[in-house]
Amino acid sequence: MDSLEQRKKRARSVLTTLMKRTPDARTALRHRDAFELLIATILSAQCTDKKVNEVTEGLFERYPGPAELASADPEELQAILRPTGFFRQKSKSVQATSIALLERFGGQVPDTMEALTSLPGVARKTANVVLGQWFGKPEGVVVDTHVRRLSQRLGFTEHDEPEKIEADLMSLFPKSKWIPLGSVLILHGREICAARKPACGECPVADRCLRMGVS
DNA sequence: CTCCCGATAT
DNA sequence: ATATCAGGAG
Repeated sequence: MDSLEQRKKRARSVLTTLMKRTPDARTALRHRDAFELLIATILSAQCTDKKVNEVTEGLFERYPGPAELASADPEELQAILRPTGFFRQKSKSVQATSIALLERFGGQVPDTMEALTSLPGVARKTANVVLGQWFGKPEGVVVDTHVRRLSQRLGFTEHDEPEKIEADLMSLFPKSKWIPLGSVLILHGREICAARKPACGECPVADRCLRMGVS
């Protein structure tokens, strides 16, 4: 049986190879400050980052900050967010989070997991994005649909629940790698290891993939 | 567990 | 036609 140390070594070699291809991987969500990143990440649920960027451009022009978003007309806000899907839920989350920022955090985005996940529409994944990509203070690993899929294909986890996958990744990788780990897996998942049609011929870690030989 | 939900690729 | 896209709440 593989020991934990062996699995760590193997996992870290995979990340090293992937980082060699995309050393500058980071969020593709367009943002100028923590607030814009937080809102963009809330909107990114089950939606491509490309579509989110198209929407946030107009969104932040119309509502530059939490104060403007907090007092926005719900129907007008929904119309702007519609292309991202789940637009009623997202409108509520975005507006309620803006109000919570004003009422409880002086209009500033907090920099702890506990505070971030207390915001409506913000759970561990969104909090991890903001903590890692803006504050550089990771308290965990971003686990989205790409990270889940690649973690399974690359043998980093056997679980299906994001919380358990995150725990596995946190035990396999040192904290110093948690930020690039999420960014690199997501970029690799988008560009090469796609859900439907993975380009295994172009994959630098195909030799270390559990999926090797499958379709 | 179900529901939220539009846009795009296959 | 269907799967998938930087998930979260009830």
